[in-house]
Amino acid sequence: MARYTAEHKDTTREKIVRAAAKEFRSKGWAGATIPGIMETAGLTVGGFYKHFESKAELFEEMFGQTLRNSFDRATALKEQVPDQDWWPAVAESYLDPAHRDNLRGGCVMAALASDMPRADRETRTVFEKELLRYTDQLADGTTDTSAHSDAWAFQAMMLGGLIMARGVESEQTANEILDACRRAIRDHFQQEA
Amino acid sequence: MARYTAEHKDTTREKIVRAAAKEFRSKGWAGATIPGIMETAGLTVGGFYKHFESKAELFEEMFGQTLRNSFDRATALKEQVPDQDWWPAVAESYLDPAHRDNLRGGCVMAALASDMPRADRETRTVFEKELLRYTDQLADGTTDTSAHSDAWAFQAMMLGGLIMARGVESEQTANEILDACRRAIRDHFQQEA
DNA sequence: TGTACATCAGTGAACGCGCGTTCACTGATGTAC
DNA sequence: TGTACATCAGTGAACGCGCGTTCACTGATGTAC
Repeated sequence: MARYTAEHKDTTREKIVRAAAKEFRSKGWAGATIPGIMETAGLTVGGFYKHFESKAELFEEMFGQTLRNSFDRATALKEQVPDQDWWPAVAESYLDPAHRDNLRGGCVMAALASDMPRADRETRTVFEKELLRYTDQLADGTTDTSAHSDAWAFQAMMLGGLIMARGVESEQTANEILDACRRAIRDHFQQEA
Repeated sequence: MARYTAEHKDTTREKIVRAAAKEFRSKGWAGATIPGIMETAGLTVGGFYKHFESKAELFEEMFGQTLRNSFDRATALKEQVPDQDWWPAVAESYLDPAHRDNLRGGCVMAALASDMPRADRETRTVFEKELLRYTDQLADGTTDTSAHSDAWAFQAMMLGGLIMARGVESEQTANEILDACRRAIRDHFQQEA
């Protein structure tokens, strides 16, 4: 019935979402444009609305999908180190100068977090859902309240540290911030996971 | 020589900066507009360029000034509590639901942090300068490296905690995040200042 | 003191631009027969 | 198998809108004399 198979359309949709992830992270909600995203995806503007109803809908899908991928990658680290080193290992890679310098490809939460209070209900709900899921995993699936509490504090320090390091002008100060947060996580969260 | 005294012009300029602080924090860099800011200040668009060269210049001045005020208020708390309770006291007021709900009037860093990597060099330099000054004060003016390191980690947890709490949809999750960060600060940073 | 003039903070309409979105169209492919 | 037709993902020009910025103007005040 269709010119292309459903699979082809899904592939294009995914191409748009991946292009959007790059554009939104590097330029922000308002700085990223639909013409720009479509160009990055190797397409032209007009086709956009064959895939999404609006810029907001694309943002929501991009945000949820990219956030989930990034949390899943952190969770996967668990298999590669002794249990008590898991959180510090996550912090090592998250609070790394290479990640700091990779705004376009890095953590979508850090790139767009301060726009969340201004986002629509759907996007905020997706954000909360993914955060809760990741926090449960960090707390190792237990319902232990203090493990959950630690998991929140751990995430807060990682997020705040990366955002501050990305915001300051000098690389020296940025490194100082990353070092300080990695150290605090080693000191305070090593045995807790 | 002038129609009004220099003092009058300075007063108007300050009115614009204060209006800009509200508008930028609640709507973000792109969401806040010059017509909107001037209206909030009780003026009309056209006069804006008698005071600032561009939106970016206003942003820079607003950001530096508002950041400094907010850090100074945190520093002033030191006189009101025993030394070892200072950091937790700062955290109590920063990680408070009332502050979380006061985007328009609250911490300018939390409201705009993830736009910093995309800001111009001047703004990032101002951001760094104020952050360094505040960090020195948190570390109590010493050059003790570990006090500075703790001060960075402390700030990172506060910033990340507030931003996450503001981003999630449900108030319950938001409170959980704030509680967790306040608790972690009490547990890990109480004796260090 | 009184008056004519110069100043310039503030006004509000207008400008060009790029945005999100719409729309008439195209043309490669799947389907019907 | 071959062929005419229907489909619809993708194109690219166009739309209205609100933005940052400009500009000719106003009118209350300070200054000169």
